[in-house]
Amino acid sequence: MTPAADTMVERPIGPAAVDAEGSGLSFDLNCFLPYLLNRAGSRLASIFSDELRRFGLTLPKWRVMAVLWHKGEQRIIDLVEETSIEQSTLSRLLVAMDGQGLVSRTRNRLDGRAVVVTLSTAGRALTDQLIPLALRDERAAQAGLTAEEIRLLHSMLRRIYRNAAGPER
Amino acid sequence: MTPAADTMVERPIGPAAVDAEGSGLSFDLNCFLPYLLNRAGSRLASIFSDELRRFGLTLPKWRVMAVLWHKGEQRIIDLVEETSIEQSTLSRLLVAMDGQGLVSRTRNRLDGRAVVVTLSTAGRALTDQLIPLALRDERAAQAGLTAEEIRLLHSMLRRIYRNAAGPER
DNA sequence: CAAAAATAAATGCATTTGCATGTTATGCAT
DNA sequence: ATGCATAACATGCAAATGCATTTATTTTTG
Repeated sequence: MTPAADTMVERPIGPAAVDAEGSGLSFDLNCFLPYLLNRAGSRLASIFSDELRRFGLTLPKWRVMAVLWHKGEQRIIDLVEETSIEQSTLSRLLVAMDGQGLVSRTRNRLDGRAVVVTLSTAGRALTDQLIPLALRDERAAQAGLTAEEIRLLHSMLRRIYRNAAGPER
Repeated sequence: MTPAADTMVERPIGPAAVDAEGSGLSFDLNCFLPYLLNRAGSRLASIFSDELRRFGLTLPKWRVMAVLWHKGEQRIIDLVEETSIEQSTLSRLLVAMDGQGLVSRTRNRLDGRAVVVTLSTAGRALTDQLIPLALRDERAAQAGLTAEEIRLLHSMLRRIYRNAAGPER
């Protein structure tokens, strides 16, 4: 329908676009929380991911290590919850990490179904090395924010996480 | 004023874990911005992803559509920036979306290297349908936050995005 | 203007991912 | 106990992803 300008550069045209059909639909990505959230998260992830590469690690592996470092040995299903990594993906990731000597997997005595994942000594040592780098990147990302703002930010992110129901849906 | 706190953040909450090996390393995931950011982002993504499935869409496809809806036709390289999707992945994703009739790809007249991606009429109509759902989920996620807090949150997320340098590094 | 450097996409290929399903081990009700 | 529903993982397999490289097209240089 749009006359000329097929692949032309309609640049200046207004943002906060309004639907042509007359529904008056308004949608500004720059004010859309999921967008802002993922954009910021992706960048942070990308940066640290680059640093991890020379340690023979990937972001998912680091996430697993960080959780185990912080919370101690966990069942795979718990790690799924903590890391947001899909179960089958995590299952195989852990086999690889076990092969790398980063973690060990043992069948739970009390519940024969569960596998308990533990950070190995080497894994812990490596995590000890990585944490300072992670914290440095975090500080860089937070530059310009006051301690009070950062606290509020954390609080809001936790709140959003809770609002987005976990189990059901 | 700051007590002997190296990389500490001293949240009111929990006594951030302390390494047993005596390194004194402290690291609390629950106060680690990248973790909180990705955790919240993953959940929101997961929720909307489920809704998208019955439209034959995926999250990456929705992101492309949302950007095109909001900013108009874009080159692939620009979409890489806007969506945080890797270039080769995006290249192939767009072929698929073209096949679905969601977008059209045309060689740029002014620069023979670039491909200009445009949201098709059908793609726009579908996006019009999706936007209300996306906004509904966003509102649900923000429940309990004041308008002022949300504004600050957006501002901080944009700041973090900028702090995490884009191209160089 | 020719050659070199840089851009924008597309492609090859190995790896990772995710959904559906299979396997084994518990929990529960009868 | 026995049988059935569930829970925790593992696996098969197709699709998605990412890195390195290639191809085509500007831009920049000498």
